Amino acid sequence: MNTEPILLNISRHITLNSKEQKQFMSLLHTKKIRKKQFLLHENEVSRYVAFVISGCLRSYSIDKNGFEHILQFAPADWWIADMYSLITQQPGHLNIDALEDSEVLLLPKSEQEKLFTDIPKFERFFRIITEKSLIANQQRLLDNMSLTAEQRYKIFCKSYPTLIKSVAQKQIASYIGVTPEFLSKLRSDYLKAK
Amino acid sequence: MNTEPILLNISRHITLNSKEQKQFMSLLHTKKIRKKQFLLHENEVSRYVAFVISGCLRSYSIDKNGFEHILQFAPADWWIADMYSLITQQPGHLNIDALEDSEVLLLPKSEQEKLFTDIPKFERFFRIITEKSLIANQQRLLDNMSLTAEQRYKIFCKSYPTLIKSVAQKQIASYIGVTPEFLSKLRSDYLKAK
DNA sequence: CGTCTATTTGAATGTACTCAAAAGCGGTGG
DNA sequence: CCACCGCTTTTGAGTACATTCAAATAGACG
Repeated sequence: MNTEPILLNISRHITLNSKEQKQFMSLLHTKKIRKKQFLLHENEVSRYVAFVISGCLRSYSIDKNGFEHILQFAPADWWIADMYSLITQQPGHLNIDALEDSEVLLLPKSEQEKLFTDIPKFERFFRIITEKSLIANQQRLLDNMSLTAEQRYKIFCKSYPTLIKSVAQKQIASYIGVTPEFLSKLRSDYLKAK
Repeated sequence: MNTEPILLNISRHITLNSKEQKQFMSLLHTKKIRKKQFLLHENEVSRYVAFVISGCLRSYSIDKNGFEHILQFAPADWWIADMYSLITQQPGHLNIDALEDSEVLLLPKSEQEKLFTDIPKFERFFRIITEKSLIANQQRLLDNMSLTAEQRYKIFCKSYPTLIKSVAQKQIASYIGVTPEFLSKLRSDYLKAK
């Protein structure tokens, strides 16, 4: 498995010397996750933050009626975790599984904490990517409150053109917050309009 | 103005010695904001993160139809900012104004950045509160996707019992994502059911 | 192939919105 | 201190966006 992508990812926000790079890499576990296999089940305590090397994962919750609601897609070069469970070390409400055969690098929470102290640059790195997640999440929340399903779908298409091609429509419906049937109707209306 | 609350707030996550406390306090500006006055307008570049000493602020966006959507309430002891604008230093989409006469402490972004380098504990502090914001935001997003307006209102009442009493119903409607008229109906149905 | 799941299509329904008007409430000035 | 003004809240009727349930079709995978 080519593990360099994670160093490239990190280098977007902080600069590591080669010793720090080696130290960091030594903390990671590699893992292959086949399609439909789980990295985390709800009610488990999350012990890792994951970086996706290849494939695509998703995090989602299941409501009282059994419907899935996708919080995040994580294709290659993305980080994914159940932040609530990881930080509180309480059982979480999220599931994380693979939408296709995938390879991930796992950073244990305990090692992450040591990193923050040993190499403060890592605290900076995770601060920055957490800030970016927060900004994206806030925008998505406002979009959910102010836009119609059709507008949210169009924004999704623009924002994630790659995912549109590789991810089932059902999954996209679950991300933008509509039923698969309704997304199907939106799309057929949209095509007719042209 | 009593400025100790901010030190108490910070001490929940990091420990500062008295020199660090003084250094930090020297960076802050105090500001009084009367009800309906703005701390930040949309299309401005945000230069401060604010901590609320007294009163209550809110951040919100205005959609194409002129409707407000509240992203955050910030009563005493809360931090508030337009994270997008603050971090990117681009014009933002959020307004921040006061729901009642308020007092805030402002930390300039430039000083915050210096703090991160000079006293890495502050980088830790802001990492932690950003993580907490992210977790709360993710839960709110999932709630918006999976719950009815009535369920969201009940959760709001439980989560923010103080705000229910001090904030106009219209503002709460705008936070949970319904029209004021509909929230009024929800509440009257709820009372009748008893 | 055959099976399982995803997608499409349609009809009936429901949750929440729009528009309108009345009632309530709070602040301000005379 | 009362009267008025503006804004919030309530109430109602009609509407719209999105869901539910059902069934048909299409696609993916072994």
